Amino acid sequence: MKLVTCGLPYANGKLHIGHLRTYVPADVYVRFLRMAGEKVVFICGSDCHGTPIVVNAEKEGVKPQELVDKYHDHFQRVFKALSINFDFFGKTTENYHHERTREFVKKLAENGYIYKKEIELAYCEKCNRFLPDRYVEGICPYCKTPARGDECDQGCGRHLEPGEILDPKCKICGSKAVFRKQTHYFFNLSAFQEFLREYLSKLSGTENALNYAREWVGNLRDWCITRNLEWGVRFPLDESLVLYVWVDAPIGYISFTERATDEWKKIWLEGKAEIVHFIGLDIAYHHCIFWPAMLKGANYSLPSAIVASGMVKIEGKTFSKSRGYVVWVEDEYLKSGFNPDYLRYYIVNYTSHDKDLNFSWDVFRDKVNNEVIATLGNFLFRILSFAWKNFGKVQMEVDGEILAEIEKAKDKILNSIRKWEFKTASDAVMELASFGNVYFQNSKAWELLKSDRARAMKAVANCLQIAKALVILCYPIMPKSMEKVAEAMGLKLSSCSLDDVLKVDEVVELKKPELPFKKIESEDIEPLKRVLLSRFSGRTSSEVTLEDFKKLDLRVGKVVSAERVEGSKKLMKLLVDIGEENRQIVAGIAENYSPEELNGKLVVVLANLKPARLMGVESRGMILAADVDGKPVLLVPDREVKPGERIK
RNA sequence: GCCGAGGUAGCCUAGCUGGUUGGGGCGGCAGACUCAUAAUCUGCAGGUCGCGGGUUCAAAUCCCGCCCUCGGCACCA
Repeated sequence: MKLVTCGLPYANGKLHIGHLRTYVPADVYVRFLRMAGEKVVFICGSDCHGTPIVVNAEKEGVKPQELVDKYHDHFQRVFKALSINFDFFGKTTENYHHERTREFVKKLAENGYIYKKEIELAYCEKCNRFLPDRYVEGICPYCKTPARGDECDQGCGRHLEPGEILDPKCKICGSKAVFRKQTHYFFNLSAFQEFLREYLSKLSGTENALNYAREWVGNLRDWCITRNLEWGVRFPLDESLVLYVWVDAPIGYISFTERATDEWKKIWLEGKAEIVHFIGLDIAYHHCIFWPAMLKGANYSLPSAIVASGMVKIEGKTFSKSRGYVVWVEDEYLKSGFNPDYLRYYIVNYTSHDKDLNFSWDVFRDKVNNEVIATLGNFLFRILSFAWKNFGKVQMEVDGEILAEIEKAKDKILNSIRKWEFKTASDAVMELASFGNVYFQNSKAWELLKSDRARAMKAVANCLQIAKALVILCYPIMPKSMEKVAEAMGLKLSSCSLDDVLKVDEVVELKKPELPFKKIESEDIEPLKRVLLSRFSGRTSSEVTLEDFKKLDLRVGKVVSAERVEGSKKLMKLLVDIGEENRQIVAGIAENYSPEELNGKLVVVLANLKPARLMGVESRGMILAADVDGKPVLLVPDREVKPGERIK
C-alpha cells in the first residue's frame, strides 16, 4: 500500500500554474500505479491557519473562516476540472484535524521534546496586543536591514525567531512596539540532528530536495512552535496560545488520511505503507527536516520519499505574483475553454520533474498542436475512422512484433513513472504513437483495400491494438480525452489495467469516432499573451493626478563618489551632488556598474524618498533605473545638465 | 560568501558508472502520400558538446582552474 500526498495549498489565494506543477504529476503517478495494480491512497487539503490569512481576511472585511471556505471551494473546483482526483480533500479548520493535531503535540510533549522558554516579544501598546510574525517590522539583528518579524526579507534572508528583531514597530498602527516577556514553547529540533542525518541518507525522492536537506541538517536550531494568535489550533499545554501553522499543516496528512481510509493506522502508526510526499521545492525544509523530526518525536511512521517539483517560469521569467509573472488556472486557463488535459500534458512533458518548467503560451500551442494532436490524436483518429468506415468490425490478429513494441513502451513508461520521470514516460507514449503512424503509413492499407482486403484488415488490426495501448497508457495523463476515444472502440478505461495493452480481443467493433482534440489557433492564445504582457510592463492600474506626481522631488544629480558597500554584492554607496548638497544614496547596482564608471555620471534622483538603512548604511534618496530582466539600467539625461535641475 | 543545479546546432532536450560516425523534437528546406484536424511519412541542412589545462590508446562523459546562468541559504508562495 502507498499513501501519496500533495503539499497543502494555502487558503489565501487562487491556484496558479505553479501549484499544478505538484498536483498534476502526483495525480498521474497515482493513476499509473493503480493501473499497475497497486493500492494507493491519495489525499490533500487546504492549509487554513496562520497570520497571512488573518491579515487578508481583515483586509477583505470577512472572517478568516469565510476566506478559507472561499478558497477551499475554489481549490476543489479547479482540481475537479483538471481531473485531479484526491480520495479525500480536507481542511485544517475541521474538528478532526484539530483533534489529531492536539493529540500529536501532546505526544511530543509526553516524549519530552517540547519545552517552554521566556522570550522577549514585540508588543504594541496602542493596539494592546503581542505582534506575531508578520505584524511586526523592524531591523534585522544580523545585517541591520529593515526586516519582517519572522524573516529578514530584504537583507540577509535569515530566519528570525520571535523576539529577535530590533527596533520593532507595529505594522498595523505604525507605532513603536515594546518588548515584553512572554512564555512560548519550543520543539527540541536539535535533538534530532543525528537521527535526521541518518534518515536523510536513506530517504528516497528527487535529488533536488534531498541535496538541500543534507546541507541544512548540519545547522539545526530549536523551533518556536506557538504564537499569540486567535486563529489556529489551540496549544494543548497552554490554551491561550495557538500552534504555529507549520506545525499543524503537515499533520493534515495524517488527519486527512484518517478520513480517507479506515486503514490509516497501518499507514501512520504501523509503518505498513510507503508514504510519498509530492511537494514544491519551496517547502523542502519542512518536509525533510521538521516533519520527519516531528513524526519521529511523536512515534508516527516516517515518509519514504519526498518528491519535489522544480520551479515554474512564465514566458522565461522567474515566477512572481507581484510582478505579474503568473498564469491563473481558473480565470485564465479554464475560462479560455482549453482542454484541461492539454495543461496536464504540458506540465508532465515539458521537462524532468525536478527541473524548471517554463510555461509559454506559444510553446503551449506548439506542443499541443504538434504532439498531442498531430502525433497522438491524428493516429488515433485516422485509424479509428479508417477502421470504422471500411470494416466496422475488425477481426483481431496482431503480429508479435507489434506486441513487442507495445510491451517495450509499457515497460519504459511504468519504470519511468516509478522513478518520477514523467517526461520520459510521456515521451514514450508519443514514440508509440509515432511508431503507429509509421506502421500505418508503410502498410498502405488504403491501397490494399482495393487489392487485398484481408491484408488491409490485418494492418488495421495491428493499428487498433496500438491504438488500444495508447489509450490505456495515456489515460493517466489525459483521462478525459482518452475516455472519449476509448468509447469509440468499445473500451471501458475505468476498469482497464496496464496489462490490458497486450490483451488481444477477438473482434473490435467500432463506433463512429469523433475528433479527440481541438487545435489551438494563434487567436486563442493572443488575449492571454496580451494579459501577460500588460502585467509584465508593470503598469499600475490606478491613475495618479498631477498633484500626486508633484509630490516627488525628482532631480538631476551628479555622482561625486562611488564605492561598494562592504559585505554586500549588490549595494553601492554613492555621494551625489543634487544642487544644494551632496547626498548619500545606497543603490542596488553594484553587480552591473563599477565605481569607476559611475564617477561623474549624471543620474536621476528621487530626493525626497523616506530615508532607510541598508546593510547599516544610511540612504537618503533613490537613483532611478530601468528594470531590464531584473538588472538595473541607469537613466541619464540626454545632455549635460546642472546637478539639482528639477525634473518635470 | 557558502551550497546546489546547469551551460550540447536558431530554440528545447537525451547522453555524462569514458569507447563504434554526439541521439531526439520544434523551427527551416526538399520530396512522397492522401486513411487522417495541410494531419502523416521520407530525406537534407545545421554542433569548436561554456573556456583553458590535465589523465588516457580513447573524454560531452573523469580530474584541476576559470567564465556565465539559475536556484537555496529555515517558515515567502
